[in-house]
Amino acid sequence: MKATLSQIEAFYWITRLGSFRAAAMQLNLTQPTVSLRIHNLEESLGVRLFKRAGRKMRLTDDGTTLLPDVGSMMQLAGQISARQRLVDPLHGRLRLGAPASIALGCMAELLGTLEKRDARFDVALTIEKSSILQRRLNEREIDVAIVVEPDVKPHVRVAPLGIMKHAWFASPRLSLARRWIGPADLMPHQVFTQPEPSNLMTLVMTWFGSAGLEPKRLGTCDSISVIARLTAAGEGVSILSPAILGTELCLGKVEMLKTRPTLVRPRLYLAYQADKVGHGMKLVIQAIRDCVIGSSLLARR
Amino acid sequence: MKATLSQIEAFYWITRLGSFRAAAMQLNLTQPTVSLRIHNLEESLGVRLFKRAGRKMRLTDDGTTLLPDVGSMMQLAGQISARQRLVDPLHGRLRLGAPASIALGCMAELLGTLEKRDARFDVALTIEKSSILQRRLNEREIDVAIVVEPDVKPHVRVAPLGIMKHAWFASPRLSLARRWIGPADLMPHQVFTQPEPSNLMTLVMTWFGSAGLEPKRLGTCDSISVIARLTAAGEGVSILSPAILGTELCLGKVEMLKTRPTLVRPRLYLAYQADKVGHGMKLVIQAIRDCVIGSSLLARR
DNA sequence: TTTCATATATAGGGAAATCCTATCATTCAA
DNA sequence: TTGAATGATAGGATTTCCCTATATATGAAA
Repeated sequence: MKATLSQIEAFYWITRLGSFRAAAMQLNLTQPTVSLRIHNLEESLGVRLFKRAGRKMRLTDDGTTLLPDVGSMMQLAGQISARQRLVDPLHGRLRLGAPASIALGCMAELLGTLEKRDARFDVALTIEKSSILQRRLNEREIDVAIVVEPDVKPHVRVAPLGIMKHAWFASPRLSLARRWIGPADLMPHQVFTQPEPSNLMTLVMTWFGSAGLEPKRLGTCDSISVIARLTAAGEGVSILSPAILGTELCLGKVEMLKTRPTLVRPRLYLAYQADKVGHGMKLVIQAIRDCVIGSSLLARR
Repeated sequence: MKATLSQIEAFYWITRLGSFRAAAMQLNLTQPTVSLRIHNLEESLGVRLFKRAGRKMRLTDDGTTLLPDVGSMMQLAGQISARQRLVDPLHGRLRLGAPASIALGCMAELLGTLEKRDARFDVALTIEKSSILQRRLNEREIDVAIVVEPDVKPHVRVAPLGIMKHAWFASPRLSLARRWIGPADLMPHQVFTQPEPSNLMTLVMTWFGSAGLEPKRLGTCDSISVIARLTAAGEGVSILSPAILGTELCLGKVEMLKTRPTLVRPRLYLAYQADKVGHGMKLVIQAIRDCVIGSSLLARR
């Protein structure tokens, strides 16, 4: 077996921080994993590196001998992987925007994915409606954003992500899920959606309009998650993305309605500053793609 | 993703040897694997390191920039893993002994295993009968040997490996495999074994002796593999280890006989110089254990 | 040009390593 | 003696890694 960088890295941090646990924290690993790495390193070098001293570990002579070389190695490794960061326009801070409907469905996963792929940023999140995000992109106040049907200046590049999935949802107490539902069937119910101008409102009005109707009781709320809560509580019906109702759907607190006509399906896009494209941006874009596709935000093509 | 030592190593050897292929050879890998390592390295650094130049690859500017650091890194890695070799009593050369019956069954695998575990030695093989190996161990002319029932000086350490499996074998043309065979049944046949003193001869004589008989036609040959060949050719019957007849058994050129009484089963031991124990020796011992157990030399306990 | 030889890329499946959770063992301090 | 802190170990799930087979691209030879 051969020594690997991750083993050496574990050794380095243990000696710097004084304990296996602390090294594990530093490396975003668990303590057993660090133990294992050291075990394997000792195995491959054929030398014991630590000995127990009370409840701490102390370096053996062989371990101490190794120390300077390990230090140089970590420094070199740092140099090698840090080099491109100097020229990466997106270094340090990532200003990321998304509409609430998207953010609720996949933002947690997205941040986790970036972390896991060692794309560390100080993230500045902007959760706003697409129209506002678009304006802030145009004014270069955001690096990347997920938006619906954008119309942006030339310095902002746009790439399609897919077609969003939406549906009408209602509490099972309203007993609406068993049969096909049309605009006339929802007329007696309180409808919740976001205030104008918003994609959700457009969706609602278009759907009712297709039957020449308008919803009779139309409530608005600018927070998607509050709309979801109200719907689950049986206070009304709403158009939402299934992705943000994962828990409620599993628990049976809301039901997806089978509606006719079908809802218009808005297109989802990725928009980003052209002059910030570099390694960091590519990582972010790929992570967003993976997470959006991995979520249930999109209609299967 | 993070750069790993193996990626850097691949990069290093490509630049030194001028092609992916040559680097793959050097590293005992296949060319696609080297391609993949470079691909991942480029991915994790966010930089292209090679560009096509005709059917060769040429370093990009970014690749060239990386070169000195990679060189230092390889040198450090070499230092770190070479350090313990200076104090390892078993460095460079491994004088290894085994009886032919064992060597035929597992020596090829053993050398492969050592290679795979990065335990590189100039191997000096001694294929001799156990009694001779034992003498050469006592005279410190061999570092490690696999032997049967050893009796050695104190500077040679001994550890049990298991109980050897043996059986009578014959060509199917002799039609001996269908029923239980006793000493009387083999009396009319030519028996091949090794000349005195040898474990095989003892096995043969003990087996016949248990019925108060002696083989009538007893041929001897000091090469186990020749005995195997003669047996497969139908020239006689012999006691052998199934491990060295793998191919012939598969092809149906020899058959294992069901014999009564059961053959005596000799114990197999590992013997090695006590003053050569270090990391290298431990690797060798473990490799021998793994290979002997992995072969069909031993009776299942 | 066509064909062959050389060099790298890609796909996919199987083997091996890696890592995590849960649990245990030891030490030290309250 | 108990509780808190530190490592070790076991088992299982995931991920990575590497190989075979095949495709692509280039240059040389027929």
